[in-house]
Amino acid sequence: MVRPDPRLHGDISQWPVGLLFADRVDLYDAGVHGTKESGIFGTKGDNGAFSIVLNAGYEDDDDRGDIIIYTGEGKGKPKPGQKPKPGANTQQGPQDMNSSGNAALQKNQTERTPVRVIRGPDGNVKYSPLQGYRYDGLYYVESSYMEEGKAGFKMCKFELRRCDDLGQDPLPLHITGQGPTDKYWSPDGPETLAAKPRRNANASNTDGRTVQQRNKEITGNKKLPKISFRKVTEPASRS
DNA sequence: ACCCGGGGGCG
DNA sequence: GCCCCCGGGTG
Repeated sequence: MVRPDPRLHGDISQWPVGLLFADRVDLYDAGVHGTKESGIFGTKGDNGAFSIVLNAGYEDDDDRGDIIIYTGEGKGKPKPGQKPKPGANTQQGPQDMNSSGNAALQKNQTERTPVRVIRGPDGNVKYSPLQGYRYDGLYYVESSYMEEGKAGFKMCKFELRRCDDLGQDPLPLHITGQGPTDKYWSPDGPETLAAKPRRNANASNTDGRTVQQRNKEITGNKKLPKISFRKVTEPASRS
């Protein structure tokens, strides 16, 4: 297929809110996100970032569903060959609003440009899919500020609020990839495969339960089911 | 824990 | 060319 251009603001028209992708490569191939690993897609020179992935890449994230406190980019893990600083976290130093992706998100704020948000499986269990990456629609950047994070470094923070004036479908809350209305994207049409499962045992949890407890509630004692992806070609519904 | 990466930004 | 990155698989 021809890869849709990810360097566009707003929805990628083929892909409706709630659509699930197996992994970051599929997100990239679908044009929903423009890099295979970075969390922020968009640079200082753009009129705001195009998309972000929320997947517990930084410990200072705070996902409350319609509101997200998103950590900026920078020094999130040790360079190859370097030993990580001691402690449970991996942050290696302070962040900087001049960093390209962070500057882009500040432009989303000043220009009020919506940014696409994708949730991966490792974030707050209350709002994240159990497996795969889910397109959750458009958010505004309401504010940005510097704040000391858990590792003791100054971190870039962005307060995002889900757009409520664009006629979006509600925030998807299916998390198993098995709901009757769930749709999945596959580059090769119908097939069964495993999407990226949750792996982060330290994922934040606002319900006071452990990730293991919550996973068990959802799946019982069974292993995560493989999900049947089917190709989605219809345009996003806009009621 | 380690390694093996591709793609994108930037100089 | 070099560095960075909210990966991914393997052991």
